[in-house]
Amino acid sequence: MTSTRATLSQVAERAGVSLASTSRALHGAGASKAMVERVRAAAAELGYRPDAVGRSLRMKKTFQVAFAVADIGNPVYVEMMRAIHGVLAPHGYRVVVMTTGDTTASTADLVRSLNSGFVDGMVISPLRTDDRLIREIQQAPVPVVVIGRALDDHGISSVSTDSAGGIGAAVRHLHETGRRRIGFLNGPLDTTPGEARQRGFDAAVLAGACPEGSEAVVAEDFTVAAGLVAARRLLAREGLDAVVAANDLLAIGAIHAARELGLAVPDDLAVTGMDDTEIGRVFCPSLTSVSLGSTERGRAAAQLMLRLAEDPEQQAQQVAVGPALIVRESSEFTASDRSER
Amino acid sequence: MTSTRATLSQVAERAGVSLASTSRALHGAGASKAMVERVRAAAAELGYRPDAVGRSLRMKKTFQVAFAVADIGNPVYVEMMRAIHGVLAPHGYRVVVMTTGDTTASTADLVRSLNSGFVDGMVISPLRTDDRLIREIQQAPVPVVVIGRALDDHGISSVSTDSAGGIGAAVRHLHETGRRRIGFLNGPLDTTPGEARQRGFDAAVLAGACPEGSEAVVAEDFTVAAGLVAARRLLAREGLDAVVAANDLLAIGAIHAARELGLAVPDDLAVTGMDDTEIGRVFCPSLTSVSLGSTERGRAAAQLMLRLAEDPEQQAQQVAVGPALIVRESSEFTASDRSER
DNA sequence: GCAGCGACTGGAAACGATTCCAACTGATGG
DNA sequence: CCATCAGTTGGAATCGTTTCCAGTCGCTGC
Repeated sequence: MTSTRATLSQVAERAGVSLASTSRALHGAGASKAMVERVRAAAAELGYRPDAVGRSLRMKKTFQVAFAVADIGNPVYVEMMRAIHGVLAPHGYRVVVMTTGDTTASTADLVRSLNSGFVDGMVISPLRTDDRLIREIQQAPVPVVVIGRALDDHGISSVSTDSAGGIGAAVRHLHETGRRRIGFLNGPLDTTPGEARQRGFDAAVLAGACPEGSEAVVAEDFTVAAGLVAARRLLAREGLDAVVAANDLLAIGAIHAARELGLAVPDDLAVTGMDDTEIGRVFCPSLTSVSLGSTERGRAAAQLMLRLAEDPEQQAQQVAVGPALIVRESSEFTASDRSER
Repeated sequence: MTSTRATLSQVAERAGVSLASTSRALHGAGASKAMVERVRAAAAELGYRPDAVGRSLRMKKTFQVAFAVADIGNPVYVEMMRAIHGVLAPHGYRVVVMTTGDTTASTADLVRSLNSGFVDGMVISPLRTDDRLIREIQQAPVPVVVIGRALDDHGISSVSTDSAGGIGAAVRHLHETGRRRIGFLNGPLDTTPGEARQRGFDAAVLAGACPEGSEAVVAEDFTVAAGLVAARRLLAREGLDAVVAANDLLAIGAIHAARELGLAVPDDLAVTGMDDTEIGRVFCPSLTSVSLGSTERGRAAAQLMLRLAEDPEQQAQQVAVGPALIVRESSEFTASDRSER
């Protein structure tokens, strides 16, 4: 459990050469063949591995990147993290997970903590944004990439998606497949996604995608439990034949609420989600969902980060990932189903 | 995007005192009231934050702990990670996520990489174990806590659970509720969980929990897709009235296969899973599952780690977390259901 | 009045690596 | 035969922090 690590000077001593030569020999440049061989041998005998901390101090580079979100258990963030790790690890970067906390203040504090210099950059997906947070990001001593909201105007690198447009696509899909009265089940409006999705729904309604009216409720949280509670309220309204939920978990809550009322999904009620999560894919019925490309966004953010970390003079850059509607059972119906109504 | 960070010597200069005093004043011990005030003021003016790397080098402590698993997207590991982060973060430790790769060789390499000294310890949950891996863990320069298999005899700290016993509990539950012919849907047998769960099933059968016989198949992986494929094979056997799956994802695959055959769950076929994941809890029907206490195991591992990190002389220690059967819809049936058969 | 003591302070040495710079080695070319 | 030069090498500085070790200062108690 406790072997002791060899240092570079021990390798140097064993090889009988100077510290400087040892470093060069191991690192590659500017050493004779004989020297390299000799040092390599000594290093191997001692089982030498360079110390990450010493090296970081000297090189002013930690080879670590932080990934910060409100809740590392959220499937969407998990997917992003996996993608980010997948991109960064092969380049020798480690990923440090951090939580932003619920408020913009705690998020801003987290960004400020970058002043401790423990990472070369941070990928962050804040639930909410405010001026102080933006300022902290701009003043951060290392590059920060924001996932979730386009911040081009502030000179901040970001990876965004069009979740408003995604909701619009879901509403149009329901309209086109014959649904007439659509309910919207959203999460908290004071979050970036909640606000955008509401905007998307309102726009779709204005555009006439709900000929026979619409209803909207707001759940306390983006979870199944909160979705169930809010969906009960929503389904109490008369004549809804479809529910657009702001994410997959809320959609599943809605399906549970529908079952309680004896409504069949999708025959009596179509339901769509958003985020295209595993949980929705395997659900029964499988869930129609708007993919916001979590994996793709994570990957894009990581690639941006990589560029910024390798070359700090890089300009801030923005990437947009488009939404994609994936139709599955929860919003399908056969012609016969429809005609029975 | 690029403000420059202040160093301790800049603070010292600004305060007009020595480096040593500055450090002491900020860190607390052995400085006069006046000194503390003076230095604090200078530090505040400069927005000083101590450099994590410099401090790590000197203190030989990184305040980082690695969490290593084969797949950071797996819900069970996500739950563990959340718990670990929850315990460690309040104590000032950062969590670095790493992947072990599929093989014991790559896992052992990862453990060996601890020689680079970038973390104060590692919590690892290897899918498979072999002698080399155990040796590497024993020789690691920092404490390692293993989640998944009791390794007391090797002087390694571990957090284990009794998944064999958990399978036994599931089988007995099905037996007691009237099921007579039980199928077992397992994952790869060359993994630690696969092996243990098979052992648990075989033992239960031997103990007479399947009066009218049993069947077992092995899926290629612990996933829904693999579970579906394997469950089709399993359900082709005659007269099964229950399936015990080695985890929740396989169980959901089994339910899909049952649906294909027109079998109702739980009326025609009871299904149980393992791990008590969110996905199983919200599934329809909600999934009876054996909880192995992922959160609890993660928390226990983190607490162990904390002790070991604070005091390297600590003895290796083992913790066992018991399984708990959580009965939900997928294995319920009413008396009437049964009598109809 | 002075020895002794305790509370503070500053200089300097770590920690482990990389890299600048000067010095040394042969070899080459004039 | 000597000046030059490329190729290597070692000494020393550096990154930012903590902490050991003297040294200073002002008090107290005799």
